[in-house]
Amino acid sequence: MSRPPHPPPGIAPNEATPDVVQDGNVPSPASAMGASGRRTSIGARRNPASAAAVIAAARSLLQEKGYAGFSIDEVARRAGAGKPTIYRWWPTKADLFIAVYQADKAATIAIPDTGSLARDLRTLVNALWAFWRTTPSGGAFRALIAEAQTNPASLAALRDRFVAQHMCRLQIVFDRAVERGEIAPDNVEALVELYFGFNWFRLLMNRIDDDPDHVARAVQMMVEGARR
Amino acid sequence: MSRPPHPPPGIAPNEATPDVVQDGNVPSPASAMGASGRRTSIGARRNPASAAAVIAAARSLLQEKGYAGFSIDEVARRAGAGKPTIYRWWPTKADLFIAVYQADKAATIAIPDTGSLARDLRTLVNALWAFWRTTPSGGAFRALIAEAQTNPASLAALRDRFVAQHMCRLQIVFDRAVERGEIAPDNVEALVELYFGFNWFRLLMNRIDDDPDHVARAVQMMVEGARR
Amino acid sequence: MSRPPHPPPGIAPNEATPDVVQDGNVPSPASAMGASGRRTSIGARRNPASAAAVIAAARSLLQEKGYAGFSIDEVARRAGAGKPTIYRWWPTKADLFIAVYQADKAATIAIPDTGSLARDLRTLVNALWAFWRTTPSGGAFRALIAEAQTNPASLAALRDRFVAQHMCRLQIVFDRAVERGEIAPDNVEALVELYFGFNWFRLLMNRIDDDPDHVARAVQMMVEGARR
Amino acid sequence: MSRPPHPPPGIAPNEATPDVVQDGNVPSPASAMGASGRRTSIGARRNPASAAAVIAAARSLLQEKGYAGFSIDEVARRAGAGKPTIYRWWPTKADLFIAVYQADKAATIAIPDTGSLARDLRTLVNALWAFWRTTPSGGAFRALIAEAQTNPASLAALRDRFVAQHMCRLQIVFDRAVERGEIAPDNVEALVELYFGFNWFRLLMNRIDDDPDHVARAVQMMVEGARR
DNA sequence: TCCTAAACGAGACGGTACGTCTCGTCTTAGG
DNA sequence: CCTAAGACGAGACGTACCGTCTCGTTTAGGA
Repeated sequence: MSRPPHPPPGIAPNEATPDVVQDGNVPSPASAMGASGRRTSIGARRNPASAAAVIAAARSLLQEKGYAGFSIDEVARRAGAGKPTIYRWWPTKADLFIAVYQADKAATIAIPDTGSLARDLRTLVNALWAFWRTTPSGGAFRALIAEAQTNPASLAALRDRFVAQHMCRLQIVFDRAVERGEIAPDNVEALVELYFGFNWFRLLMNRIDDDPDHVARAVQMMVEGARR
Repeated sequence: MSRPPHPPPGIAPNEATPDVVQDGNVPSPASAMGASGRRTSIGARRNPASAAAVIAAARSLLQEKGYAGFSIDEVARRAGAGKPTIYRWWPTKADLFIAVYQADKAATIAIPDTGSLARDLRTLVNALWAFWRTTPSGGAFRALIAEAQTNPASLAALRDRFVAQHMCRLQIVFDRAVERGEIAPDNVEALVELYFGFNWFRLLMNRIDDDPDHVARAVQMMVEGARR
Repeated sequence: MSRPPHPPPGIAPNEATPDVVQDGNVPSPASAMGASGRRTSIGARRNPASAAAVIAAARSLLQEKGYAGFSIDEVARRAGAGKPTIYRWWPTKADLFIAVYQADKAATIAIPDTGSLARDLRTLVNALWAFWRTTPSGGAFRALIAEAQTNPASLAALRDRFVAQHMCRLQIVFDRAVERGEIAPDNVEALVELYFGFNWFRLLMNRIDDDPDHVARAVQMMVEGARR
Repeated sequence: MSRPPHPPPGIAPNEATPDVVQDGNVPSPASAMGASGRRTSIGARRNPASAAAVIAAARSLLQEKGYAGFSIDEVARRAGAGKPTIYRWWPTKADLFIAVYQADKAATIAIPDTGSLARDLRTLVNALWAFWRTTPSGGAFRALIAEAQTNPASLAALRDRFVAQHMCRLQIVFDRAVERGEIAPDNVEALVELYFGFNWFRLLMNRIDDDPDHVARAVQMMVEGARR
């Protein structure tokens, strides 16, 4: 009688999406549909080709126009998808941004283990900035942060699904450093915030240019400060 | 022959506005206009009452609805002002946000001089967060950052008119610390970035709750790291 | 990929609209929408209820305020319609005026056949002026002519879609007169212009008052002049 | 205490203006002001240079852009005049259009006296159309008619100050024809309407191209019809 | 010689309409 | 029951123009 739940149970957008595009070679909209040029329903379940086409369109749009030129209408147009299809699976722009961001995660930053926290962090920062610069993910993340300022739900998504997850991945680096005695365990929490803040600040100011010396100095300061 | 520059020389929006509302008691729209209820031109020059009414309307709107519910239309409606009047003096939303932010600057954070960089920074952070929490300025600043992601002009305004200016004000604190030998001069630049990043991260995550211990620890880390 | 044509093929505004409202009793905006008070999409095709509501709103607005007080914004407001809906189907004000004019065509002037050109024309002029006086169509037509002075597209619409069409309907009257030998065939073209000019002049001067004797004299002159 | 009367007594716009520009060579805006490039008050009376500049600007604007692109703002801009100066002397757009029209009157159509009404009218129509085609007056008149549809005051101005005046000048032609026995006196009134209607229709449809044969036929019909 | 009056340019003001864009919802027709 | 398609109401966007107002300047003419 009423509208179906949104999203349908068991197909959480943030879980299903990676399955679609995780394979590394993100399908282009053209390749995602059959030869007819018209992609149609495959029955009462999600069409992976549609999801891929939407993600790919959002990716390219973010890369070309940035957050400013991004709109659901344009994504639907490029993807050859209906808007309800998009809203069904990514009820919020934030969800779509997250999906775009995670579509690049396959080629993502490996957690380094160089035996030195400073070296690890330098490696991470440089890899992260290069990732942001060379993929649509930088734009996606800027968009996600901006979007989070307009919508509490988006903020929650950013905080709980994204930052928290990223923090978990970082945790291993800091745990190793604690074990090596490089930093005090009580400082880890604040160190993480400094680390995030530094990266966000640069991203939001559009200053993620490659500047190894400057990065090295900032990292060195963080590590030194957390020593004891 | 052509249209005059926008804004006219000598009446830079970000400079003239504070004069209007800097006196601490921001006039309400109602009080900003005469008894007639209709505010009109005062000749071929800016009407301070209009400027004040627009700023006040933008302030209250930002406070009530946040960045999401903010629109120039609504500001014009509340201020009893015409939209061209707003665009004349604040060509960009960012300009308006900056004006709103700076309207609270009167009650702003005094640069402390406690003889210790850590104490100075703790004082500053706590004052800044309280400022963000208790005035519309927190919302204004979040809005400004978000807006800067949609518009290169806004980003330039944020970077060149705002962050740069704020950095200048901070410089004195760090200069004193350098003179006292607390930190190495070469570290100042990176330290400023860590400081900004930490505050921005908390603001954008809407976590500027009062947590003196945590703040103290982060500040301590920054200072320690910059020592040598 | 690109935006669809505007308007979509097969739904020419000036053809589809009459079907909606031709039934004589123009539905009011209220009756044009369901009980919910909110009119929404009926799928990927034109909603006749919306079209009817827009026409009705434009009619009443023209009747109340005339061409001066007419605006798309106000039409949208009264019709409870979105502006893009109006622009989608009536890209030009002229299109809307034509639609309003033709909405009254149901009660329109029957082509008379009295056996005498002078009697036919007298009947036509009196019926036309009464039509202009007693329906919003007089205002709509004045508006259309005025609009045509501001916009080449509107002028083309007036000339090609309207005057030409009206001339066709008149042709039959003159053809009969030619067959009866009342007028020379070579004079028909100029006679039509005199006839149109006479009516337009009176309408634009707002002097379509009922004055049968005066009309009779003018008609008589035209017919006499075209005799040989 | 209150605003001065508008316009000041004794300087009716439609009377004073011709005096300024009637001399045939309409001064350009540049020549209308002194060498300084800035035209200022010449005391508590009308500045003819300003009036001339405004008329000239309106003329050229109408010629370049037509009624569509005409605005008081643009006239003021081109004339280097203040908007209140314009509104002071031409309270209505219609007044300004009339002034522009009459600025060309110097080179206006001479009343012919060929001894034949048909020849007189042919001469008049051809001269009028040429006048409309080759000067800004055609545009001015179209604008005046269009403007009259938005404003009863403009309509009154068109009817009482303009059409009536023009009719007076024509009267002499018809009076001569009556004296010659070419037409019946009772037909003059209707004949004038046919004559006006024919010209207006062609002007408003932007079809005042030179077509002597067609004009001759229409004129012949009018004269024949008015014979008796 | 001063003073009052009025026109001048300039341009800001509150409005309002423009035509376009995006939003998120809704309904279809077809697989 | 999903899909592409696209219409829908809503309303913000930034611009143009409207007609009014006040400014400070300039000049003329009466006291």
